[in-house]
Amino acid sequence: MTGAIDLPSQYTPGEVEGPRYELWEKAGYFTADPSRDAPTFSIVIPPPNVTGSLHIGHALDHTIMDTIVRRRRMQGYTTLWLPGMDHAGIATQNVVERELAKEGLSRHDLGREAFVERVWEWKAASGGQILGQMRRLGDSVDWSRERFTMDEGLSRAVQTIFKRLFDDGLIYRAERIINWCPRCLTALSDIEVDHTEDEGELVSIRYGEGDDAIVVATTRAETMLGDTAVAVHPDDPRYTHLIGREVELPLTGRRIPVIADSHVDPAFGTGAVKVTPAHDPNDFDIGRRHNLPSLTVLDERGVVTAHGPFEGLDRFEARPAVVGALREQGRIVAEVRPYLHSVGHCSRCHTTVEPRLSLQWFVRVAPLAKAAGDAVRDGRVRLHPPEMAARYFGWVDDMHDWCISRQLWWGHRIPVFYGPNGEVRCVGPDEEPPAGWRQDPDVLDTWFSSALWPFSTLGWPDDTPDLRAFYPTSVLVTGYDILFFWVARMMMFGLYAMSDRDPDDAPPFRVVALHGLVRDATGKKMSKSRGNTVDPLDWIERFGADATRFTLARGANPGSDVAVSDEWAAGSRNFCNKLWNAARFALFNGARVPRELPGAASLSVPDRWILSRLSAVAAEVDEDLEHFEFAKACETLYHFAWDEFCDWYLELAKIPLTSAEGTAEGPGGAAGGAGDVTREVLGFVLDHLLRLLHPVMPFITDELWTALTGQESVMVAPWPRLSCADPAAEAEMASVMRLVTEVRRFRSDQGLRPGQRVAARLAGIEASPLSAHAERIRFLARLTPPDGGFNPSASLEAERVTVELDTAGVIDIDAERRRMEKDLAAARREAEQASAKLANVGFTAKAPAEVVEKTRQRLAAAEQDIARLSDRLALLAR
RNA sequence: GGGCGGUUGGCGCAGUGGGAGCGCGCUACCUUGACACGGUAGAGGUCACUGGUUCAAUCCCAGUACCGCCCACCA
Repeated sequence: MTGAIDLPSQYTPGEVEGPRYELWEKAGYFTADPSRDAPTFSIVIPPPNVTGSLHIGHALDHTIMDTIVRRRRMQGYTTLWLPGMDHAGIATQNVVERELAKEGLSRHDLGREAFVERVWEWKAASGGQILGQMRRLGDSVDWSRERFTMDEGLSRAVQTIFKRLFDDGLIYRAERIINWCPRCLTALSDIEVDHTEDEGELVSIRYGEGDDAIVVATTRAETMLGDTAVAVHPDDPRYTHLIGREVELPLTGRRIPVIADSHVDPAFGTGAVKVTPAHDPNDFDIGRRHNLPSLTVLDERGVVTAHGPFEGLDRFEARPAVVGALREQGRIVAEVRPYLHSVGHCSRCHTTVEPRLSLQWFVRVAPLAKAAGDAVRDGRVRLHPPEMAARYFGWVDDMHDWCISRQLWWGHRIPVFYGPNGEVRCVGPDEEPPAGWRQDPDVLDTWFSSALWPFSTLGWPDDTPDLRAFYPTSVLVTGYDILFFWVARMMMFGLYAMSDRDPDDAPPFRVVALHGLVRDATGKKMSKSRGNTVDPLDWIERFGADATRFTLARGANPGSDVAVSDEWAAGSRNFCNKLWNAARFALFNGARVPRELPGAASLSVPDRWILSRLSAVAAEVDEDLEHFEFAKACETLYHFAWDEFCDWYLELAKIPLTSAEGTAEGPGGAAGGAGDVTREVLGFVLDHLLRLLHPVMPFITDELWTALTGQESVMVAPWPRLSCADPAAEAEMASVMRLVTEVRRFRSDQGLRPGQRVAARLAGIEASPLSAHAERIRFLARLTPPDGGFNPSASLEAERVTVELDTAGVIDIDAERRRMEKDLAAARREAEQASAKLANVGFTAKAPAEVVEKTRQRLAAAEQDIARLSDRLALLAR
């Protein structure tokens, strides 16, 4: 019985959570031992940025993973949840550069080596805040295996796979149009570019003179300085006469050809396009098809380099300047009109991205993406929910080559060296670069190392015990928003790196479980600018980690978004409190966990009922968790715990627990009797309920479970498997509950005053099958024996209650009549519906027999109601 | 432009070919010895619209409207 009696009447998460987590960690529960003889289960965490802190999206992600992992651990699997962080190249470099800027320094003032050193210092001092916050949430990750994408081992994995790809011809260097951030001065991949609908201007400009004149439309007039052609559609009759001729490019005096290319949409604008191969990806392709020269007119900062009056102007200054100059020459035709179009911005600093021709490294993704698609197509990797596969294929089947070089200093440096005669050599992790050769200055895209995460963290390229035990990982949990960014890339690299394995064991994970985004209470996306964000740490402070987790898990329907607000969290907090008090009650009354359940003969009907329900709930919750139906599992547990266990079973348990025989020896008395059986059933149900709740609500369940059982931790208790189904007890209890509810409703409908007890004669109850429950019914419905005063009576007929009332006394006759008329109308409607249905169903053989039977019963019940209510109304009329 | 999803009580969401559910909110009553972060009883919905399949449609099919998301080299 421990100190449970001292439990306060309200649960205070703050006092429980910290110490509990420490205890778990110290006990080594989180650490996976691959040498143990048990099936394995593994998850790698999507590594959060080293610069990041825990936001509500992580909280959802982590709650789901922790729930999965805790259940598996209880099921006896050797379970690994591997934590770590991403070095987040550009984000981290920006943070440190901003810090330097405060000291009036730039990274160039420090030089590369010192700058990188400085980033490491920053990481040691202020990086990785999120790790501490994960502890607050209760994440049962294996801290002994924590990894960082810039770790020694992970760097080796990066170099190994780079070299392999390079040697296989899957990495190449080429001059291409890439997304360029003129502020960060680096290339960006497509996914590092955010597109927004921006207001621009569509300018129509006349190129050439006289018969050769042709009008083009553009939103980027300044790039015309680099035009090397005008393109029209080959079948466009308006321009066939011009194809192959040259027109003069205004402001430059250069003559450029008019070419035919089917990329041009004749219906758009004038049907003629200026072609600037060095500053537009489409134009670059057109240029390649037609062997056009590429003329770069902007530098890496977006400043005009073309000789002439515009030289030195920023791109955004150059645009109006060019348009002004054209206007002076009378080259602007029609109005310059406002034009809404999609513009790319650097996802890190929001600077408008500039398509830029430059020499970069690329991964040839076609064969890798094919394999990544096939693994899902042939079922080696299952996506959950399966509808997401369409999105996945859409991405994987049409993937551009991946630009992996970044002009940054923080990251994995590209392991390619340049020799004296323009020789190029890729150097593997265990090789020495030739003396005097110069290494490529660029680093790799952060996603390159993230893509290796499921195996680099387990020791690859070495054949380690961890890799053997935990790869492929069991499940990957993540939001559907990064299905493409990250999941597709892990698939490509995992399958490639493990291509020597059995194909079934090559993918990085067997299942991808996708969840939605967290939204506010009205379903809007959370954003700082809207001010509708929820800070999970704030919730943990105010409501507790368990309530925070429960709120998120309860909303986590597969693949769909989760709407949350303080009210939901408060509801979960209340649930925690409910559990707390249920356990407090149980412990105070001497509940204990029996070695085995008392024999069926000594169990009461409520005992059998709650055990039957518990075992059904355990099966249901297990099934739901197996299929990532977290919301359903939470609902089931919530209602079982609150509605059935607390509202009915605990109330009923008060009878034996407080009866003379039960209390004779005080709480926890060792004597036999109904009270002791109840104590054991109570202990048994609470024990199992806490185990079932533990994966979602680890802290409070452990606190209560250890108090109840005196054992070490529910974390290492076995996951429940029960078979106590008892349909007879369930049916009998259903009758009791229905009867009690009827009587309560009667009390409420009559508006009986607080202290006023209903004195009801349960006519016929002794003779009915419910006679055994008379005391329970009296207790729950708060009936007292007839005393001759105000004396309505309830009679019980075949599980249906009819309440006979004495119309004298406190009853408001008019109100009563209105209520009855209403009920009568409802009963008539019901009868009408049921008989209509019988008419439909009754004469065909197509309807299942039980449907017909049920409908008959419905009709009979409704007709009884009608008769009863009609009688009552007639009575009232007198 | 292409693809996907949604439309169920005030709000957020479940759900099923055969009597509409949950949470929060709302109403009334209740300091009943676990809990007012509580208890009891209620009110509230023609399940977006139209047509089809069926004995029977909120559920299956087609179309319409509106909303949302993702992808795309929208000059």
